[in-house]
Amino acid sequence: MSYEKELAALADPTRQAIVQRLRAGPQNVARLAQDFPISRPAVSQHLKVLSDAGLLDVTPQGNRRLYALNPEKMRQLRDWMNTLWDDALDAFALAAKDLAAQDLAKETSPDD
Amino acid sequence: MSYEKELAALADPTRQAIVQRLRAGPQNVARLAQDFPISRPAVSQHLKVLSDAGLLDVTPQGNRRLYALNPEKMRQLRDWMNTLWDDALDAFALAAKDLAAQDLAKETSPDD
DNA sequence: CTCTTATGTAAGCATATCCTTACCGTAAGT
DNA sequence: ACTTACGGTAAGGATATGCTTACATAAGAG
Repeated sequence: MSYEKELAALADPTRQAIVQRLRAGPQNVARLAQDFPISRPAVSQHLKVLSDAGLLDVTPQGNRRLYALNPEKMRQLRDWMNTLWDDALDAFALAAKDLAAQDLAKETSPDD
Repeated sequence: MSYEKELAALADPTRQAIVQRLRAGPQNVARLAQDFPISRPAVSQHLKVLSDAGLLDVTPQGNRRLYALNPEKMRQLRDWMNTLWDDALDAFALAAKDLAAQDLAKETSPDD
């Protein structure tokens, strides 16, 4: 199990910028669209992708819809990243680059 | 500045799986390809994307090429994620959902 | 009720992505 | 040398993605 949908949502540069933008606080669509060189519907579509990935919460506010980061989902993603690349990685990388090479060599020439 | 290329590289499910797979240690292409339902060239192409993003190191080993995670790049990405979604996010999310809504309301009806 | 504002969605197009097969070069084994 | 294993790359096709314009709906203002 991994965060395929979430990562895919964050892969697009515009959507990354939207997330960065929303760090300053919730915002409605028209206002967000002002900050980007693309049309308002395009922003709307990006927001849908982010929402479907669970990265954003939507709060209808009368006429408007307020989009905000979902902190719980953010924490999940961050934790996943942290466990994926934990500190053991260092030790591994230093040693394994040589050792695994030797292991591989052995496979084709089993001398035991 | 953000990690557009790196995130895009991690967006693909196969590439995510490759990264997971490489946590166990460096590996050559043919061996990696055995673990996936796609052709060996397809894996090769994915490895290129990951390498171009700086996520993988390549070590020629005679006939073979050993692919390994780049721990430095991993740490950079992890740190970026952590700062992007730091603890302040919590407090923000709790308070801002209401406050920003009020701010927005004020904009259209400036009563000062 | 009518007009404006805010937003989602459908249609259509251009480009990117991911896959396959075919091919080429290089290293190793005999 | 000949043959086999390893792996990068090109060509081409199917599908996904991101954008635009046009349209539909809902809420607020007069």
